[in-house]
Amino acid sequence: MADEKLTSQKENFSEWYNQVVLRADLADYSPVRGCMVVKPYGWALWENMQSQLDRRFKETGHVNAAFPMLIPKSFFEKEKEHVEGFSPELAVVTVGGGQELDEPLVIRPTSETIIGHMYAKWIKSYRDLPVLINQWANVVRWEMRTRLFLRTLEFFWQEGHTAHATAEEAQEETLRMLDVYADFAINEAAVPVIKGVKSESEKFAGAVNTYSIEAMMGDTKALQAGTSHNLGQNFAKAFDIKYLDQNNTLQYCWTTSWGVSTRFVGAIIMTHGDDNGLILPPRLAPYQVVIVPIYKNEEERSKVMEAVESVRKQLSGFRVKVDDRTEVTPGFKYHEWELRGVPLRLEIGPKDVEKNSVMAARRDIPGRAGKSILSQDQLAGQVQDLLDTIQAALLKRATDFRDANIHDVSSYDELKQVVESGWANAFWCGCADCEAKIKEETKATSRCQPFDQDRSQKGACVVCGKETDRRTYFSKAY
RNA sequence: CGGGGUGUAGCGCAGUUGGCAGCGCACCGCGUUUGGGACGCGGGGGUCCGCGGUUCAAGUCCGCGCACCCCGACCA
Repeated sequence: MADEKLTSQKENFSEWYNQVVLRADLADYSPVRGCMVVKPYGWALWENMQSQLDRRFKETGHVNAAFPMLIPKSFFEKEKEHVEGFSPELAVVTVGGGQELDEPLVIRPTSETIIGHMYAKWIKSYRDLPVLINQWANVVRWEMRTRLFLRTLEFFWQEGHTAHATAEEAQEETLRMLDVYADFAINEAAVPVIKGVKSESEKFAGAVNTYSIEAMMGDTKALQAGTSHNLGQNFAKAFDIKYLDQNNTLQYCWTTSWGVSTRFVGAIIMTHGDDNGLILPPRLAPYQVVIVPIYKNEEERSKVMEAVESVRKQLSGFRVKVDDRTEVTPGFKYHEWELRGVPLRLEIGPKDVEKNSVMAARRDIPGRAGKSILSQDQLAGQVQDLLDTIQAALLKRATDFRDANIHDVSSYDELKQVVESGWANAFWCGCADCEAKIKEETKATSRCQPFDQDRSQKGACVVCGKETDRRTYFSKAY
């Protein structure tokens, strides 16, 4: 596997990305164009992400359920914007059991329609509200161009779907889940994200408002890492989701939906990775620690392996891999586990047995500078400290990189220049024409209008000059 | 769907004028190695993308398909 140098990020970021995904053994191409096989190492990473997200969903009152993958095609014709948004990318089943179907079935691209249909059946009274359901599922969207994890025909995600009695509650829920995503991204994945509102043209098909967390990748392009939609009463009206309020009056519900997908794996790869490969944040890494034993002969081997065993026992509270392969040398293992992003490597050889020590190597600091000698006594505490340090260092590095590549711009020329290698923070009037012009001429799109901004300042829209108090990020994006 | 490219061993590729299908890595066996990508010897593995044609003879020439990759429009 790991027999050659990786293409460097500087040379060709996108080639670097592809090579890392394949060589780190996260995923592989499938026989079907645009689909991917998530391999055990990649899936283990996803499972850790899932459990951190799922814990947060439960803590905020949500429960999991499973809705079917096949949805009657007619459901996609009920909400006008939703139809327009999704019809070009639907996969449709027309034959079942050798018979032409009376009504074609769509393989879900997202589940607002089928869930809306069921909610209409389940919700009768204000006492039934709110309904707070999440599902972990796979969905299919017939994309033109695909890339492993970032955009595949089939992908895995969670989609939360909630129904509320009031507009205020739905809005609160929408923002609560955006906060959950940001908290996960920052504190688990060490991916600094910016929360904000999507523009009219970038919002979800059928939503009143779409909010997102936006992340900056290592090549300064943006990646939408999670979204939360306030659907207003659009789907409630299309699917007849109604309840009787305290005054015995029939009301439409207010609904939301929100999702994070396996795309986030791509965000982790492109936020932290370097020219030696993947760097995984300790809190999500499938293996937090890899132990590489070193010995020359049978006598050394038995002593070293004894120490390795005792270290492994001390570290039972961590996700540890002991690489006891005999067919490859320690140096080979160092390179391989660096490529695969394990945050901390412990080397144990004859010298360590003698001195009751282990050599620790941090993945985030290459070479000698990242190495330190630990005592075998009270190792768990030292390892925990190192992992915490690495987690914090990754977040800081990514945050510094992001901030260094976001520039306030005050003119259109400046914006054009900035989006070639970073994000532009610009006053924008919010109109579709100005946005379209930027996209047309620079290939940069509006990412979000960040919550965190000083609205007392006014300025001129970088395109048309109209006065506004709103700044928006523009950049090239995945 | 437009533009470009590629299909030969698991992967990366070479294959001249049409004349026994090869190389590197990976894999298997044995031995020596092992603190930053080890080495020697031996070995296994092929529908040359598919179909049709030309020819004594096709990986190679001709025709028609198909698939995948890259660049655009579309998207989480």
